[in-house]
Amino acid sequence: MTHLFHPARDDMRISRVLAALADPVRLHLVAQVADGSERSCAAEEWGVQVHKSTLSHHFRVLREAGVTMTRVDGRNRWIRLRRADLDARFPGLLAAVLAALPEEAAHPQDRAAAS
Amino acid sequence: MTHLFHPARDDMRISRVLAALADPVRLHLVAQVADGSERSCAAEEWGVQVHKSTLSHHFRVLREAGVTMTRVDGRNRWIRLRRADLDARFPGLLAAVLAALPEEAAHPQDRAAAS
DNA sequence: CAGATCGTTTGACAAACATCAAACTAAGGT
DNA sequence: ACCTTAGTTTGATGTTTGTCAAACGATCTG
Repeated sequence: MTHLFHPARDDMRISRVLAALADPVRLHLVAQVADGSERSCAAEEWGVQVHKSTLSHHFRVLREAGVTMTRVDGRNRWIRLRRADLDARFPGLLAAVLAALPEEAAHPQDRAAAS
Repeated sequence: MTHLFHPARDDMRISRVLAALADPVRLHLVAQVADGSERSCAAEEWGVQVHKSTLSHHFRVLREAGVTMTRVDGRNRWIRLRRADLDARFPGLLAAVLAALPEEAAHPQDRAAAS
């Protein structure tokens, strides 16, 4: 598959972007490239304790939602934030989420709820 | 149950809030009270085609995430946005999401993905 | 109290999701 | 050619989620 799907800026859907961001692991991944840097898919580069196929899955969710851009280069893939597109399409969203991340990182991962 | 759980402002978690907002139905509900108004839980008041128990479930998710406040008054419950708390805790988040809602509403609800 | 109203809770069910492991594809390197 | 490296795809598994329906609880009204 040499063609990776990326939604056009105008095809991004807010509910989809929110769903992509509503996962602690993916939120952590986004934080790693928040500075505009690029990173390969190697698990060591992201400081996360999941299997590489799981990581691959998360990158796909982020990419298909329009949050990240995946560039193919030889046998590596380089991932970066689509900050300009996100800022144009949903002004303020990314900034608000990124601002909340340091605090989020302090918590252990939890998917459970209290009543 | 006379005590409904509402997270304190500082206990709100961004991943939880994002998860609460990452649903087309709940996004629609939030849009209805975006102007600061209060609304009872009656399905007719929200213009949504789900069973009342489903609606009750969504209100709980929103409340437990800290997005909405539910006030009990006799046999009615009045729901409103916790805008001040959200703005204080996650500045810009709500505004960014609300700004994207009119466009979101134009689309049919979809939870499925394309490859 | 009896009945109606408003909403929650519980149970059931299918779809979606996060995860891992193993198989696979593609691109280098030797 | 062969082996390694980088990442995806597929299958399996357990969890979570959205939904409805039916039962329940609580409050108001006659």
